[in-house]
Amino acid sequence: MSAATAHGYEVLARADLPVDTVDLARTLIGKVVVRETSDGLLSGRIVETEAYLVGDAASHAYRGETARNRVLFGDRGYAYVYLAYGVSYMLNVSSEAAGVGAGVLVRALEPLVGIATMQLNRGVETLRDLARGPGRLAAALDIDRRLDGADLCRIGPLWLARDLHDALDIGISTRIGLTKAADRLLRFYVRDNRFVSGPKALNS
DNA sequence: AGTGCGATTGACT
DNA sequence: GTCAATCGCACTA
Repeated sequence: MSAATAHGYEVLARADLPVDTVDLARTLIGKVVVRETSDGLLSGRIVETEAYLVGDAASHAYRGETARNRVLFGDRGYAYVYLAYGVSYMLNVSSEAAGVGAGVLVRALEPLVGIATMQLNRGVETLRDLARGPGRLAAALDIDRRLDGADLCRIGPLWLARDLHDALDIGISTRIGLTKAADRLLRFYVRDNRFVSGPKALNS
């Protein structure tokens, strides 16, 4: 039996996702986010992620389960979407076993399919700026709280797909924009990739 | 019921 | 480089 495919993409099975949050953050680099909307198909390759661990003061799950973060406490491979600074939505992938609160923030994409629609969604033309940064990424793909809880291992409005490209040079750095636990090396990115966010010093 | 604060972004000096 | 916008949420009382 072969895995389900759509639009030329093969959906990632939950068994393909590492349970461990750091392993998942690394594994997601190079995978593809697929967004299906009434305006058509949008997709992009993940070039930057951050892990938010159990016992991590910077994690939304740190103070226990609430109505907002409940997805982080479910099984791995589901979308946790929240609004940051009252301005930007953030896309996360839940990790670890059910009952354990942790996840991976998807911080940047290399746009692949539906670039014209992403330009409209963002109000910006520049390819490099369409999904460089978590808030921009969510805006480009028209992601908001309606997609909170979406199963990313099932073909639908939002899912994860394999990518043909392998052997990416992955760098590690501190996470961006934190006031707590800011020293931990939990950010993963494709080295010297122009679609990665953050200061130059952290990207090579 | 009131308060303080961000896993950011875009505009501006 | 600096800084304000903006609002849902968690915490205090």
